[in-house]
Amino acid sequence: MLDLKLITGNPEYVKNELKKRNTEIDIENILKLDEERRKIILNVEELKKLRNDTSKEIGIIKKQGGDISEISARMKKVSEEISELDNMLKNVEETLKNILLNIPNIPDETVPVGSDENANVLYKEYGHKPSFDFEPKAHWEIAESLNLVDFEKGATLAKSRFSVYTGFGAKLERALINFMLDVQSENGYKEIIPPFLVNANTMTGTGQLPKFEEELFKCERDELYLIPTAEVPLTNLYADTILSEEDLPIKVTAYTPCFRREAGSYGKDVRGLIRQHQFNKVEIVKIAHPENSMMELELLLEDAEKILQMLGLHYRVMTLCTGDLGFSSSKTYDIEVWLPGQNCYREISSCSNFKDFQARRAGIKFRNKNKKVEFAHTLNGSGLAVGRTFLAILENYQQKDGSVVVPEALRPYLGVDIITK
RNA sequence: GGAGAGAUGGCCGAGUAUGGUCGAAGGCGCUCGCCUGCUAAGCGAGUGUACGCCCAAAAGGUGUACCGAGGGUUCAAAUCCCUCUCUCUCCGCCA
Repeated sequence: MLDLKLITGNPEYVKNELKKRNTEIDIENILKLDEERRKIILNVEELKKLRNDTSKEIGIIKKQGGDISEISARMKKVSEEISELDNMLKNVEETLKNILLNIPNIPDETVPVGSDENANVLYKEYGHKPSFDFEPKAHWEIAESLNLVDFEKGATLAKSRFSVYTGFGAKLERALINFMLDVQSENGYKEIIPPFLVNANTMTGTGQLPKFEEELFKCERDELYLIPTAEVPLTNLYADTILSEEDLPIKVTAYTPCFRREAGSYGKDVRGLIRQHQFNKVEIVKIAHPENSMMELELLLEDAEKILQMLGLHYRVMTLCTGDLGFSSSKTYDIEVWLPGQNCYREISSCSNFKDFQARRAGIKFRNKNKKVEFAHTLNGSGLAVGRTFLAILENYQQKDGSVVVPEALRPYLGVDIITK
């Protein structure tokens, strides 16, 4: 959520910044509503003061045995007026809040301006594309021939875009989860196991609601949503909290399954593990001081990169342009891993600085040097998407004979050097 | 799922029977100052958040709201009534 005062104070600036990300907002309407809001507050608070003062007088008069019928009748009218104004205020504030909750974040000034993903800018690269003396296969072929994943059973048990990991497939997935958690723990993130179901308030805190309800699996009966990422419970761990400055940055990590409806992506990535309704992810989250959140983003990116480096996977990092930025993010780096079986790079991690956008929604604050309360900055990144790491290993470490070599760093976790039939 | 108890400031805890002078006693903690070889103890002062208004602005001042959440009664609600949520205890069921 943007600061209302920022919008009313610099309407042109906000309008232009949002235009960069293809968002038009009705500033006039916001200004009008805010003015109305303040007018009502002024009015109703004056009446409340009158009522408070008079009520005290009534108490005194009554004690002295005086007559209060006339004055209390007068106050009854005042009270009616107050409740009318209170209702008006509530309406205006609700309308305003709904508008604000649907406005995306302002891009950081270092974010390249562009309308879509084609304008994303290469930030850095690691390693090289591996060369093969045979035609590398797509991971779904490898997974099926080695009996690592049963795609049909996933569809049978649930529906399409669900799959079943079997045998060494399941073991490899678990090995990756443990490996990632260990590395991120070493990187200074405190390990957390959060709920996988959260309520609407929590979803609103990080920006999934109200705008992206369509993307979420919901348990109607219990008014709970399956988390689409551990970012949601991890960040909201600090909702409605005033932290002390010394606590910052807070660093937490969690492995969770993630659930996404993938509404509107019919026909996209239908084969393999790329786009699933349920996938595993190790997430890293930071609550940072506003003064160094940009530096923290760089460090967080490095923490995510480290996993790929240790696994010996080639990747590149893209700075997302304004038009490709997620709703809540002010700046995002996507890490894209090389997939030789598909001859392309695919996103395996997304590292973002949300600045005070989520903090304002969720009420994540800290007390600064001057003892003033200030919104903290929130950041997160995948460290990494486990399913996509799994498939990247299959495609990058496949051998001519159909087997898959296990990256060195993973061997202690898996117990074998090579996965064969 | 059944029965009961409870939810008050950073924490503990009074206030709720008899509605008004209660943003809320007292204690602890914390901050600042004093005192003191050091520490402890002691003494003094301060110590919530949000929003509005005043102020060029910071500081500050002032007003409103907030005693789990929402609604109701009343001139007036921490206090009375209703609904909900959460916590605890006991019983049942269960990984």
